[in-house]
Amino acid sequence: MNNGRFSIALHILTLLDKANGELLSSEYLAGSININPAMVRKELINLRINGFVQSKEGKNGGSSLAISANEITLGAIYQSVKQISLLGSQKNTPNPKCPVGKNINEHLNDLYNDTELILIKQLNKQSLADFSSKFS
Amino acid sequence: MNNGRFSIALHILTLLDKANGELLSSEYLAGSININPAMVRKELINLRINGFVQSKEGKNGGSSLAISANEITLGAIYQSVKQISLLGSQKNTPNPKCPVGKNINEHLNDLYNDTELILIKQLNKQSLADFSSKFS
DNA sequence: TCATTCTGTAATTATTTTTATTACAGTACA
DNA sequence: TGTACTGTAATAAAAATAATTACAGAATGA
Repeated sequence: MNNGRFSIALHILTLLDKANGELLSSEYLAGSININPAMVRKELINLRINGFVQSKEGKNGGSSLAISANEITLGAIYQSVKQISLLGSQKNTPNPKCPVGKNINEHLNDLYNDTELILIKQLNKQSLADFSSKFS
Repeated sequence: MNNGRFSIALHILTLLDKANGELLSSEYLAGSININPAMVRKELINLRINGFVQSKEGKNGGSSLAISANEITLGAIYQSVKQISLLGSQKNTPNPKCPVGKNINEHLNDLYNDTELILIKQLNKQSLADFSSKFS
C-alpha cells in the first residue's frame, strides 16, 4: 500500500466497532482522526461499496458496521483501498530496444503480484475485531 | 514500498549483472530505463552505499556490481530503497483525546512492521541472479 | 410543514511527494 | 589537455494526495 487511506479506513472501522452499532457522524469520526469530514465521507463511500459499513442520511444519521468485525479482515480492508500496485507505480516505459527494458515490466508485475498475495495473506491473519481489541 | 525507486534499482542491477563486469555508464543505464542519467546517478549513490555496486569516475568510467548477484536478494534491494513505512505515511496526527486516536499510531506501526518483515522475507527468497536469469 | 442535522458528491485549491532537468566541478584516461 | 565520465546540488515540473468549500437532498421531530 502506498497511501494513508488504509490508516484512515482502519481508523474509521475501529471507531465504528467500538461504537457497538451506534451511528457515528462523519464529523465525529473526522474529529478522532483529525481530518476533514468530507474526507471521511469519501472513504465511507468505499467502505460502503465493499460492504463493511452502512450509512443513514439525514438528521441523527451516521454510519455503523454492516457486518461483524470478525468478518472483516485487514487484508480485505487493504484490498478495498489499494489502487495501484505494491512496489512501484507501473508507469515505467523502459526502452523496448533493450532486452532487459523490453521485458522488465512483465517480470516486475509478476513479482509484485506474488508479493502482494503474501502480504494480503499475512494481513488476513488479523480481523478488525482483533485489531480493535487492542484499544481500551 | 511506494516508490518507483525499487523498479529503477532492480533495473539498474539487472543491467549491471547482464554486463558481466563491464562498466556501464549512467547514460547507457538511463537509456534502457528511459529516465534521466542524473536520476540513475542518484540511485547509484544509494546502491553504492549499500555495497551493491561500485563506480569509477572519469573517462571510460561507469558502474558494475560490487558483489555477486547471488548475494543480493530482492529483499535487500527493497530495504535499501524504502524510506517510509509500508502501508501508509506516518504523518497522521489523530486526536489524543480519543482512546482510539490516542493509540492507533502505535498499533498501526506494529502492524506495518510485522507486515513488512513478512514482505522482506518473501522478497529474500529471490536473488538478483534469479531475477536476472529471467531475461534473455 | 419547516428548521435542523445529517449524508452525498462535485468542484476547487493547496500541499506534499516524486520525478525530471540543468548545470557544473572534479576525476581519469589517452 | 581535451574528452568522457561521475558526483552533486539546485531548481523546476509534474503527479499524487489531501483539504476545503459548497450545496443539494434525506430524515427527523418540534
